[in-house]
Amino acid sequence: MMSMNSKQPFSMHPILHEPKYTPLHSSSEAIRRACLPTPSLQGNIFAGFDETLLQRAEALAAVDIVAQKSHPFKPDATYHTMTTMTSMTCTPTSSSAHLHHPSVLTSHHHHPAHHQPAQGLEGDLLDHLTPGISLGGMPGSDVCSTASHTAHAHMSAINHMQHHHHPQSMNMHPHGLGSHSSLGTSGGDAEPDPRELESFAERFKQRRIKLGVTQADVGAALANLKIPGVGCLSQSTICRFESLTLSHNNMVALKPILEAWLEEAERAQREKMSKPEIFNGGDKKRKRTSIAAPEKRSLEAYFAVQPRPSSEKIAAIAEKLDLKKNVVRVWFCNQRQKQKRMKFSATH
DNA sequence: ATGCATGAGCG
DNA sequence: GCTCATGCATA
Repeated sequence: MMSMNSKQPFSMHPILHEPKYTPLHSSSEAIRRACLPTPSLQGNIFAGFDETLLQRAEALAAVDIVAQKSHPFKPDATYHTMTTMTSMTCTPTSSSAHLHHPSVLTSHHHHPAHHQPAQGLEGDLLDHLTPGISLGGMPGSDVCSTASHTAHAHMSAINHMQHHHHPQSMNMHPHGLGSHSSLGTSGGDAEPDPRELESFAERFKQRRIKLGVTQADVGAALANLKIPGVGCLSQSTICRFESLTLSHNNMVALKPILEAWLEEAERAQREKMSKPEIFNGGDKKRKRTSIAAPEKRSLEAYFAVQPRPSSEKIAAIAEKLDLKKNVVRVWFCNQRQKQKRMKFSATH
């Protein structure tokens, strides 16, 4: 056989690459990162000093990281059921094709600007690092070429998000008051209210568990809802939704969808919930790069100094840590993303 | 539950 | 190039 895929337990494959899908971009993020250390070190004039500085930064950042990484937050819920695999809501005989049409969602889009407030030392910080070196393990030792991830499924969720701000850095949009009138339980409209999302996420999890459905089941079952533009979602996403580790926009967009599923599932359950399913399949494996602790630590140190290193710096860092440049680049992207993640009600 | 990755859309 | 939504693989 070729290198096809047949992933999902069900016979659904989210291979839908539409020309364009409308992600949930939105949200005006402007003043998001408020706590960037940006140590104002200076002596980058001396090449010899750079190393010292770097080490200092690393050590400093390391300490800082350890200290704050202990438990910045913990989505930890009160429940931790094993959630066995008792999917029933999702029709085993999944149709097949799912249409996701990327329409909808046309709200404004996003972020206006990035700015590199103060980057002074990082420039030289890495400047002394082998700038034009050859690549350590490049095309040959591709760690992640083991997989044949042919395609991805990217569907967007429909939803109209309004304008909301960043709940994390400066949550100050407690929804003025009872504005919206469409607050039903299935309207499909959502309000950018963190509080509501939070409680919904929790209720959702409880009810989902009651139904004896796993997160993966939910994700797969979404396709059966036949909601235009909505296909299935992964266990990861469902998990993140429940633990509120998604961006606010994402949460808002997914809420109506999951809400719809929940109702449908509960309806189906009382009607009849005895469906044996058989699924199997599986070929295709993607290799996940694993960055070792020491390297990770260095990356964190660099990140503390400069969250947005230039391509050259990334290359330098990659070289120094003996990682592939792309791995480093992606790491920084993910780190930034994490930094921005919603996590409101931090101290509520 | 989370780390690393892909890819669309936008500068 | 980045952000953002999302996923696969894995601890």
